[in-house]
Amino acid sequence: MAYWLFKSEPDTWSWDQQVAKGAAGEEWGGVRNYQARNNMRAMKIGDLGFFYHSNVGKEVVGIVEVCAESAPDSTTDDPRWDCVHIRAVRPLARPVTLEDCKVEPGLEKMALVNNTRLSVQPVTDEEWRIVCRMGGVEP
DNA sequence: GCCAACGTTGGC
DNA sequence: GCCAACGTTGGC
Repeated sequence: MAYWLFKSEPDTWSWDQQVAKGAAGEEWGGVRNYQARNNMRAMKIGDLGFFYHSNVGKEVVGIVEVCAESAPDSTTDDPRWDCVHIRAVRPLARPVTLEDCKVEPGLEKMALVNNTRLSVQPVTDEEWRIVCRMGGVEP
């Protein structure tokens, strides 16, 4: 079981919209970055991820689950790009902001802090536990 | 709205 | 294969 982090600008695709898709989930399409794509290719069904609002909020707001493994991205005909599907699992009791992560011991190496432009990131087991604790939810 | 960081493209 | 130009992301 691996952990991940998905970034989205809430003006484009928000947590509320993700929740509205329910258990069926939604294609995480539109990613045009090789590193992000490779991360999605490494995902398995049942992997969990944080849902992060970039630009507006700048905070982790919920937990999602991978519900379909990487497949061609329907938003393009370019065969280079594929993506997974994710579904909302539960919101954090308390959103965890980027600022919180920057000052939290143990999160210094988190991609969210160091590699701000990567839109789909791996999260370590330890980082997962820390952010869940900060967010007031069970890991 | 600005700009730094970074990724991609294309000329050579 | 190098690198300058350009476009995009995302924090501030």
